[in-house]
Amino acid sequence: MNTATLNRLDDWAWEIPKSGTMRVPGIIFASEELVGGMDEKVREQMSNVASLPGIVQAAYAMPDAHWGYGFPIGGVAAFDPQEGGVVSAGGVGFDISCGVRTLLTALSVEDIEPLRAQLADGLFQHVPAGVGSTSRLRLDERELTAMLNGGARWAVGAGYGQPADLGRIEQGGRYDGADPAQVSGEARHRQVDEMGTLGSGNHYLELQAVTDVYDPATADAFGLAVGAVVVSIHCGSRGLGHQVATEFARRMVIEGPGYGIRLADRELASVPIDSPVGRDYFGAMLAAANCALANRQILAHFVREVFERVTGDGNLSLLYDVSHNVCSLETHEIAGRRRDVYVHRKGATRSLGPGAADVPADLKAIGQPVLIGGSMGTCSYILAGTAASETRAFSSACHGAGRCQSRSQSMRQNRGEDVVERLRRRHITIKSRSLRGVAEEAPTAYKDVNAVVEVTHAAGLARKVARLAPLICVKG
DNA sequence: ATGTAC
Repeated sequence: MNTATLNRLDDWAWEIPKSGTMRVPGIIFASEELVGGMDEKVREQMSNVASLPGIVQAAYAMPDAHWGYGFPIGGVAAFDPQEGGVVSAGGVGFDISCGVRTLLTALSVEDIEPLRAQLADGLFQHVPAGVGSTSRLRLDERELTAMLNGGARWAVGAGYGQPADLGRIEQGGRYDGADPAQVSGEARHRQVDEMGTLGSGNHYLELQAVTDVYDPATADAFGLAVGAVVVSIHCGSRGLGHQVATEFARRMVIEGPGYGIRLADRELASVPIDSPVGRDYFGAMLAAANCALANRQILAHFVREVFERVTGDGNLSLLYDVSHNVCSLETHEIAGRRRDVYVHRKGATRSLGPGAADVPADLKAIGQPVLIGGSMGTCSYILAGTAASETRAFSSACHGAGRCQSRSQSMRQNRGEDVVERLRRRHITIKSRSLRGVAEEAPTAYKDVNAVVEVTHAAGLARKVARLAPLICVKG
């Protein structure tokens, strides 16, 4: 992106000034290098989002932003229903409630070494991964509805994990307001045999070592210490969420113009929050979000089963589970007035500071754990939410490294075998059924996650707590 | 992201 046309607000924030149809400015949190590396499409998409009815304050982009379907990935946008605000399927994305959860183990890096092959093979065999992967679970209609209403709470009730897990999941493990009746038969059908599957693309299951601690007191409260091993799961709502997004994106294109919504790009696909289709989408989207929470809960149970068998200890406690593709109704102070707005975070993680209502009770004084997943073979980070993020970007932070190359570009540049070999030499074990998938997800296809996190920290969106390096990575 | 296109 050409920085000459942006207003530099401070070291870490750049403004796309209001022009043309834009109702609010765009604000990009980035270093000069990161913003310079962003495609002009990001600016175009942010300007389009800033032109949508009812948008408040600004359209935001996190330092990992890159262009996506309609809205940029790494984007945050809030809309006020009292000012004709909209919801958009493209503003949440196709993988509804895709997110990360991190579990703590009692093991150190040294403990893992003799068990490395057994754990890698055990996880690879026990956790279904890949395109079209299916589970040994089969849900009937009644169970599917209960799952869509109950999220991770349903999963715990069905025997996957413990009640204590729920306190460490966003929204207590269940999004309120889900409307399973708005999830089509087709979407349900796709999920009948996909509960407890990892999926493909950038989704993964990783064993990671804590390599650095930046804030010892917070790391201690989170249960993190240098040399400890954790398990992170990155995945979403699989076929069901994708089907919900597909159907509503289509419906919004058809019904949006009836509400006087004119789009610069049909992928912006928006309808008023206060319309039948807007309410249907919001209810269906939250049901899909519950599906993702239940899915990650079941996957964690599978991980615990493997740890129990291989190490004799399956008691992994949950640090946190947070989505980075979701729209939620939240109260924010905007221009001195508290307003209820619908915040779309697409490739952006919520980042609640100390004292916020949804921070787990035992972490209330510290802030919400913010889980940042790196790309395959690179580091991940644990951060903590800040009070400053509330005023800067509706309590939001980045979500990962962010792509800098398309899948096809990455596939042309990399052979899957070479990527696996390169990582093996760095003592990182990759288990995948798809060498093509590995080539598409090669580290070279992503920005430098360290640089993204540095900006996130320096801009006050979240603060660094610990860094994680991959040991074993199970890919879809 | 996705039974990897309508």
